[in-house]
Amino acid sequence: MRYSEYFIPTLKETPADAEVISHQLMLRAGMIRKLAAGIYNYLPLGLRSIRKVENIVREEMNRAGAIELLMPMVTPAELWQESGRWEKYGPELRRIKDRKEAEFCLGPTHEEVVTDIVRREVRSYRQMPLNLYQVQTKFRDEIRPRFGLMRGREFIMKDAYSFDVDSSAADISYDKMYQAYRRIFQRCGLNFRAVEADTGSIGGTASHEFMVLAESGEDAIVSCSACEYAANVEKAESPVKGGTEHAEPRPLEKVATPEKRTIEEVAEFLGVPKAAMVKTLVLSADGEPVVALLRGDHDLNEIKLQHLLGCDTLEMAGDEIVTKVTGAPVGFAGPVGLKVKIVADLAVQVLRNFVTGGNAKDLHLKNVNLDRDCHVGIFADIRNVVHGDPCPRCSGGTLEMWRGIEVGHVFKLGTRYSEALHATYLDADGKEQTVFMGCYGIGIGRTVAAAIEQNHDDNGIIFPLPIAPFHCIISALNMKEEAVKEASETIYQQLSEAGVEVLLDDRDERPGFKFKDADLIGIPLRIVVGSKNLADGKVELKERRSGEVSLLPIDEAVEKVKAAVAVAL
RNA sequence: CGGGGUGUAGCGCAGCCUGGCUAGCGCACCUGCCUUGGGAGCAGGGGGUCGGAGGUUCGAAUCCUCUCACCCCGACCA
Repeated sequence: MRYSEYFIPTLKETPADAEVISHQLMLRAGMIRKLAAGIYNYLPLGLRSIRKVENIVREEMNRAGAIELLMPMVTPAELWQESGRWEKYGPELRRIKDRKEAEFCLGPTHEEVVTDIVRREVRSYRQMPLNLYQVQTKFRDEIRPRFGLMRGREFIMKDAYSFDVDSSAADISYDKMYQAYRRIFQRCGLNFRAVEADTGSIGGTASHEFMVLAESGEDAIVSCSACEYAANVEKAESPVKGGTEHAEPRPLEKVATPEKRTIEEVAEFLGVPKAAMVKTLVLSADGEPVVALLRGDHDLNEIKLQHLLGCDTLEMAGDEIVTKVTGAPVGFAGPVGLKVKIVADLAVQVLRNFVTGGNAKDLHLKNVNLDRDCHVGIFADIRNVVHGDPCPRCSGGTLEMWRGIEVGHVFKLGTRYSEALHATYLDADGKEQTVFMGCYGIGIGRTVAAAIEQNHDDNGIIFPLPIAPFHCIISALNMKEEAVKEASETIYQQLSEAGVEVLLDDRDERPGFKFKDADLIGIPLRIVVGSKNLADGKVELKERRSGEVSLLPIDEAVEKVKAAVAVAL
């Protein structure tokens, strides 16, 4: 490809509305352009990287026995009504009507559609295991799209669905996908962790997320310092340290705390550690008020609490509800004397003589003891783990916290969808059985963005070669000089014929300009053809990542590039 | 959806508070000269319904009302 005939609109300045580095660099490198909030044009360079990831995904999916198909982006409401998700999915599911007023939605995922295919066509246990996948554009009307391709509303996703005769067969399919995912992200050159995860709105019995480690990641994950345990904080557990404190209960004491509302303020005012306080949170579960009790230095894990309560919605209550439940303005809530359901975290269960709000303005209570002073309905793990918590799986290990970008997610679905949609088969005994399913997603665009988050420097992107839009760029410093032109063309020919993807920068620009662009768009290998070195029959080969430069005869440079590409792929 | 903010040339911004002359600057773009190893220089040039609608006023980018879009924080989510 000749740069002068190609289309790479690079930007010298950083667009103001790009927050994270991958977004900035993809814009600057001319890979993407925004069309609307969370909706992007993929320009040629960006598309090439996307295609690279897609192809790696396809190769590994095929190797793992999955079969590609393509389902429509627009899907009829009936299927979603059958599974119950037409109601359950929030406004994220973009519902649309056709000219006859018939209802459809833009596919945010395809469990319903693929299950419909299978229930129609699969009748016998002999037809399984079956794993169908597609690479499709999805649409989810995200509340707040951001970070470029990391959280778009429209995005490209590979989604696979496995169908098996029973739970243990489904486990085998799941494991195959898990292994395939490991290979995919390794081949993409990513530093990632597979972590245990919550199943969210997809539902199911078990799941792992594949997280690319990056400061800008939207998810918090933990891993054990000693064993293999790793989990999303949404899911991560930690055993309670030590036993119950055996301190003698002291008499309850009221203490005035004028205008001290937050845990920090009260702890400082009373001179007690945050861990000796209990925070009282008022929530609304499907509209019913619920109170959650947590140690002062801990945070509520809403997902754990939601699972525990079995409710569809859970949100922090507004000021009016707090006032109604506690009889006090926000900031002075406590468990003593409350009439509503109270859930306390396990770490609270072992506390004695702690500080809480007094359910009256400017009042807190000291020496509160749960069994004596209030009625807790349930004790359960409802908090987020914190750095340094003990590992739930091994003795001695402690949990470390990281930020991660979720690029892949695998689920064991069980029979949730197959039951709702009646996907059944006849077993060897001629008995009707329900199909066991799994589903497996990879965000393609997000994977490219995550790779850039992990691979860049001040000058721009540093693409891992397997997903780079081009393997090699030839910077011809002055195409007007016959010798430079000739040598550049020769190198271009030889590399292209060898299957190396080459971009020949034949533009009439100054050298510095070409170098800056080459660095920005992140091509892993660069050959510089300049008249001075060419006089000695040599060209310069520079590796983008290491910055390593070598002066070589033309033939040798070509051979080195060929070899480097062969090794990396 | 709640809170905050921004819309002025392709991009980045100034001007707005305190209304007034032809609406500016840098980059980019076009022409010419010059230059060619890290985003050069000189000269000339093109490009704006100041997001949109309405209002106040002799006069609106500037003040008021409504509206749209986008961004940030929060809740939400593979």
